[in-house]
Amino acid sequence: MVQKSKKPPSAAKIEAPVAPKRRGRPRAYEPDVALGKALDLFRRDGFAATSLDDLSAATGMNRPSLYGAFGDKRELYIKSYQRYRDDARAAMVDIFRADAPLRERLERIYRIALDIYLSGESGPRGCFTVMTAASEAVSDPDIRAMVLEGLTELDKAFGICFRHAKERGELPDGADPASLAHLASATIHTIAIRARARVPRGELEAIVKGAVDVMCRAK
Amino acid sequence: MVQKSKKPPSAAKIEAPVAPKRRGRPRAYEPDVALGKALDLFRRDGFAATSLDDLSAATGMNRPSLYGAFGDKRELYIKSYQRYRDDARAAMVDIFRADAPLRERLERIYRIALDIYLSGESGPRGCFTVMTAASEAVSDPDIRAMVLEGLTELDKAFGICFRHAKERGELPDGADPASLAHLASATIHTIAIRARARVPRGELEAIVKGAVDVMCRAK
DNA sequence: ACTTTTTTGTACCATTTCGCATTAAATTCC
DNA sequence: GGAATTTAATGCGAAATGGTACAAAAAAGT
Repeated sequence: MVQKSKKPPSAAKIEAPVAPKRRGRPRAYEPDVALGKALDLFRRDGFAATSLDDLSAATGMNRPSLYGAFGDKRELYIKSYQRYRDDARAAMVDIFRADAPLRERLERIYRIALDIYLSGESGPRGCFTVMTAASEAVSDPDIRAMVLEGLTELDKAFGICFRHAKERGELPDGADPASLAHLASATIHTIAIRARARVPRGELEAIVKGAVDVMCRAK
Repeated sequence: MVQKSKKPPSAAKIEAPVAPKRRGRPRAYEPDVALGKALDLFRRDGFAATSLDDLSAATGMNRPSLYGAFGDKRELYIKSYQRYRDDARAAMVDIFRADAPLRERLERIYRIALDIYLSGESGPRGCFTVMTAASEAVSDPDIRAMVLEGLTELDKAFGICFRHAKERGELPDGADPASLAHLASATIHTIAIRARARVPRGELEAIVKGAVDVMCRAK
């Protein structure tokens, strides 16, 4: 397998420290940006509707190079999804860790989520997990495992938020952090779906605001 | 267009009243059950991954018959989705109309939803809207319109529920029916997604229970 | 300069895909 | 029984698909 000077899989902004001194013909592409392009395509069209020709055109790599660098189509899909999850996690982890009031933390999380779901030149891109990975999850055990992992990861992160808030007295005693966490995740999911149907950002923000209100005052 | 004695598009259980007296060779299939099979396939695999051969095999109709009866692949997809929505609406409309306490109505709705999402021989089938239609919605305006319609229809139905409950004093004065409706829809959506990842029914029911608790006690 | 190594680029193959043209079958009307 | 009409069945064809073989190219090592 070709796996030598593997750069950090996500960030993609670190200059090659010195001369990598690779032996053969140098690559005409940067694996990280290529994977980003592939990710965009898969996210927009799903697995089946994205052809290797599309991927080749978008990444600038011809098919044999694609194959050599990332494996076959399914492997490329999985790597794209992995990359997506890494990026999404990186964008949210600071906020989840931050020591701020519950409402503020939720608002910031949802703002990030909306940014992720609504960006994209050819329309809103939605959430990879919700839109295409969940569809593949029925038939593909590996993808299913990743989806499950992503779902529970989000549940847990929200769960910590709410438990923390409850300890601080920001929530009434009767509040159940686990249920609230599921509702918070559900709000993420509903937003992802609606974004895909081109519901404008303002409406999505209104939905978020209403949900946050309920979750913060929850008894 | 071939559109003469169009039977009721959904129910499919009404015996042909008398002799329909069709002129040529009789059909070897029943359009309604064939559409049901097509629906199953599209729902499981999505638009792109479902081939006309698959559809032909599942419906028992060969391709030209399929084409003649339902139009091309996209039209068949749209008709399948329409059928799905009709069925889902039919399964829920009674409960939405029923005059029962809020909690009971919600519980019944979610039970139906779980039945729909979890049935299927080759794994849980999830929700057509959430799983495949929302993906097509970005690029296909017609499908997008249907998805939007479905989303707002559900929001509205839940909205009526909560407004009704509030009038009856089942909810505190500060409760906002619209926000609660969005949360109720979001719970539908999160369940559909998790079902697709094969989360067992027990867990989904627990999530529903927690959500219903929050929504019923909501201030 | 020559070999080695790694990547690129072209071309190809087998298969699948969608859609349709054409022929054969089954039924009603005359 | 024969014409008309509607459907079924076979199969074709052009295009697209995923994947790969093979030679040319570009770099480093010797």
